Amino acid sequence: MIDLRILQQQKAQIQQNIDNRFMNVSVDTVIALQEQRSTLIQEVDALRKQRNDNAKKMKSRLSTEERTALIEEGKQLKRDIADKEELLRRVESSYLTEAKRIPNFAHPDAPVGKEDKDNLEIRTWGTVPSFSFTAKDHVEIGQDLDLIDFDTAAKVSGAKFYYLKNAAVLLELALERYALDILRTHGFTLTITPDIAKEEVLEGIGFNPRGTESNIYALEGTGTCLVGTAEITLGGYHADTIFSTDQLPIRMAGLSHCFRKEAGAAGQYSKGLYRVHQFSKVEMFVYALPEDSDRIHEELLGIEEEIFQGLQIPYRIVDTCTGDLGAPAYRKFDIEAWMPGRGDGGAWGEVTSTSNCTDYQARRLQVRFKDDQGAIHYVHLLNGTAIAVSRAIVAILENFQQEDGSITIPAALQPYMGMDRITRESR
RNA sequence: GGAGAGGUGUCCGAGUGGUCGAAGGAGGCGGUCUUGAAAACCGUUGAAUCGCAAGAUUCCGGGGGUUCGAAUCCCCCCUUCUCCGCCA
Repeated sequence: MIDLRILQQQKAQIQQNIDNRFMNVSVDTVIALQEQRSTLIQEVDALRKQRNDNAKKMKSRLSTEERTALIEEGKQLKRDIADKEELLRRVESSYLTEAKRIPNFAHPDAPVGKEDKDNLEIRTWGTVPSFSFTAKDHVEIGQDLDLIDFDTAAKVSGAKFYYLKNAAVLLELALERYALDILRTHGFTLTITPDIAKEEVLEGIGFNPRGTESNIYALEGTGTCLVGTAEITLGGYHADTIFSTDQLPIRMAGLSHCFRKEAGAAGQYSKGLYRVHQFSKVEMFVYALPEDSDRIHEELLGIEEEIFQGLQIPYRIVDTCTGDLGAPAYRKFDIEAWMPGRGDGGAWGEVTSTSNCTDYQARRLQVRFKDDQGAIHYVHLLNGTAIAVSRAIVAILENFQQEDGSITIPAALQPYMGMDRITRESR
């Protein structure tokens, strides 16, 4: 949520930002509700004051008539307050519902555009491999080497699930450990998080836990959901906290499963492991002072690059356009790895994403800090993918495939894998 | 899952339905004293909302209820601890 106290003064700017993001929210509507709410609060407060004053009068010794009169007055006040409060509740509720839909501001340098083709390529790294044979996609490779079994998973769990088998299991664990070791050198506190979180935490981070368009699995009757990312549990970790400046920044890394409904996502760009209902991910999360957040955002991107450079996977970086940012993000950088089996003859596919959400999530989660003057402000929250394992596996299998059908393992992973090559025999 | 005991401010901890945003400690901050420090003493020390402001309202795990008035009484839920059961 943005700071609602600036709605009136910065109305035009906020509405412009909403339009740049191609969202449908009316600032005027929110302001009208805000004014109604303010009036009602003043009225309720005035009535409550009358009630308190009335009650105070009865602390002393009184005649029966006086006391009876006061009690009658108190009863009437009680009814008036209840009525007014009910009205306030309704206005407040629609005010917040509407206000929460206002997206975060966007970084002035974020490209303005509607969809992912408007994203701005910042740089590329590595060399896109050229094969002297016909490259296979990871689905075919996974089948040939008996590494991934989609068919059995479809029978047991449904479409878009998978069994990892044989060396693919070791590959998953190797990637997790590889990423965690790098994060440790960057001062991150390592965690393995719960895979379930309460709806209020989901909402604080900016996810919509309910509704048909939601990408989140809700657990019926529990008020909880399967997490779509450890960003949720890492952001909830310090909810309702007031830090001192010397405690910040706090860098946390979380390994979790991620569950996503992905309703309606189909087509060749979503095939195989690329878009699935469950995968493992190591996520970075930082609680930062506002003045540090842009710098730390670059830092997170740097760590993501370090991880993919270590894996020797060619990639490009894009600066995400306003229409593709998502409500909480102020700025977002994606790493898109080269995937030779994607599309027709290979394509870039998103493997990481790092966002600076400034104070947007912190306001809902009540994560604050006290500055040296004793004033309280919201912290800035940032997140970034260290490794989304399923997509990293796509990139590795497709980029390191050999003519004989085997897969070479990037040097950085070999110690974790205990092998330098996956073959039909050594799987 | 069953039985019992708790959940109060930064922390510990008291609290009779009205005088309680809340005793008393500890810690923090400021001051007196001191060459400096410690000790002692004095003062101060939560957050949110509405309001131009003065100020007002709200918050004692969360949510309901009783009452003119609730930290205090009742109900539900969450959570922590102890014991029993079950279990990887």
